[in-house]
Amino acid sequence: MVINIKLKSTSAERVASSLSGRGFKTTRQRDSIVRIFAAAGQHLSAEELYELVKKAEPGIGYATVYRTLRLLSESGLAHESRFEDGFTRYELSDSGSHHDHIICTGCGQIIEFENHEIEKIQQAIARKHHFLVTNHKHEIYGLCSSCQRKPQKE
Amino acid sequence: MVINIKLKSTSAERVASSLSGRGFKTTRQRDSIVRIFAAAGQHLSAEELYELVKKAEPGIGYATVYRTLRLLSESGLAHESRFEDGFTRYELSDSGSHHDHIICTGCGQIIEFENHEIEKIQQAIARKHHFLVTNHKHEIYGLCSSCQRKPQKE
DNA sequence: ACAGTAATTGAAAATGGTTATCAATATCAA
DNA sequence: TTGATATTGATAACCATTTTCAATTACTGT
Ligand SMILES: [Mn+2]
Ligand SMILES: [Mn+2]
Ligand SMILES: [Zn+2]
Ligand SMILES: [Zn+2]
Repeated sequence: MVINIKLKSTSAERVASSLSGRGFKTTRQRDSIVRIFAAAGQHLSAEELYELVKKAEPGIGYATVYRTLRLLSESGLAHESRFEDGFTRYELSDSGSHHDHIICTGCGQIIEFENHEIEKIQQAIARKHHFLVTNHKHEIYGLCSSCQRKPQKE
Repeated sequence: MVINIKLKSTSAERVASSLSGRGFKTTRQRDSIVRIFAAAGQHLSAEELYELVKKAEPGIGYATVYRTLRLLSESGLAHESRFEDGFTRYELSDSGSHHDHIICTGCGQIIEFENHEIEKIQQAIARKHHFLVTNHKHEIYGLCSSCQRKPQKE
């Protein structure tokens, strides 16, 4: 009888091993940042992540968080978005899956969507203009159901 | 016999009268900025417009160009976009017509497109998530036909 | 385990696009 | 023309992000 132990690697572990596989050094700071980033959910700004990491790693430097986020982004392990709130937000990239965003301008809530039909039309439009598409950004701004009920800032 | 003289008001004139109609004062600087903006074509950055205006109005201040662009934007007379080149770009708004953009990352060329089908799907997606859409941004990045042939920056 | 070397770190300064401040000047209604 | 108010230009401030640099740390080979 074979005991099948499934070793499910977490996002944090995948990212960490991917980094060391690319020749980057493993450091306590980097590990903390990646682990907390993976656990915290999506669309974090550098500042937000810095605040979270500081709890586990009080001496962490601001620059280190920025540097790590940029490193992840340039390595393709994270994806950055600039919505309309003034700073860059990051999310770990689920391999191969692209998605776009609906953003509530009332509470900041972000919903993700994928639509194959839109992507197809998009390709057709690009082709008509003889463009080779490398990436795109499709953001829908509005109010979520709960913010539609609340009074808006005057 | 009636001689029909068609008084076609230019974009610049429409914007200027719209501003004074809203109670803003008419100034030489504002007039120059609007006139040159209207004549220069689309998607200008504040810096680019400043450089153009300086030729006609050598004493113009940087802040005045920024202020006027913001004024136009807040009055709905201009529309601002933040593409991925780091600064805000403006274009005079053709009343009522929305469009999105295809941007060449090689040469900066910007092509505009409208697609009713995409807008419809977008609304359906928002409705499914109980969102009230206020605006959206759809940008396609890639290489134009001419930049596909040229060697890329390494 | 140890040394050598190159990468990484944290603090602080720098950067760069944009906005605020403020005294001087210009606009416009009365 | 006058006077209240808006606008201007120079400059400083703002603020997210990047750079700098000396000190520390991680890895490679021994
Ligand atoms: Mn997302
Ligand atoms: Mn446009
Ligand atoms: Zn909301
Ligand atoms: Zn091009």
